[in-house]
Amino acid sequence: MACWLLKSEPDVFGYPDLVRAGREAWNGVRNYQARNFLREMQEGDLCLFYHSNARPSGVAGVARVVRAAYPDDLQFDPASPYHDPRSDPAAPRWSMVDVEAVTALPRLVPLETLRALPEWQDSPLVRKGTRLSVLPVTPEQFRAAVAAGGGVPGTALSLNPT
DNA sequence: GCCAACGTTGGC
DNA sequence: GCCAACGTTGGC
Repeated sequence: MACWLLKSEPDVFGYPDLVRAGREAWNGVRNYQARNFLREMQEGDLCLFYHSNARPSGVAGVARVVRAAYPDDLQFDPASPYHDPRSDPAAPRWSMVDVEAVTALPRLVPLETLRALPEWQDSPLVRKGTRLSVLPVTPEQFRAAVAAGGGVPGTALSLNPT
């Protein structure tokens, strides 16, 4: 099983919104590198749900991939800000996955905390200038983040992502 | 709101 | 294929 990090602006769609929705299509990703990661995701993969552009920014919860990549519907919707008139319906340019809420972390893990974790030193997330909205994390990074957020062994928070 | 960093676009 | 201009991201 692989692990990922998904960024979302909580003012637009935060972890509580995912909890409310239960399940959500992760659409609107319009960056090729991020899209390629979406396409690698498998059903059952776990994701850290990261609040960006927040005070503070950080990991708010855990989500799970419940449907592997399929064409992003918004690319063909002229009314959507994510509409891409150059995307060919026969070979859609953009993909999305479906995710569901697993659990909120007892404590948000601020970016500053992630920066201080040894496991996270090599992550693109903590590198200056990285704007990827979907990125892979190692099982060690996943566990360290969950632990920093107060994840408790024996619960869903200790899911062993290996 | 500022601004650094980066990706994309389009003229040539 | 180069590269300047532009738009966007996202921390602060």
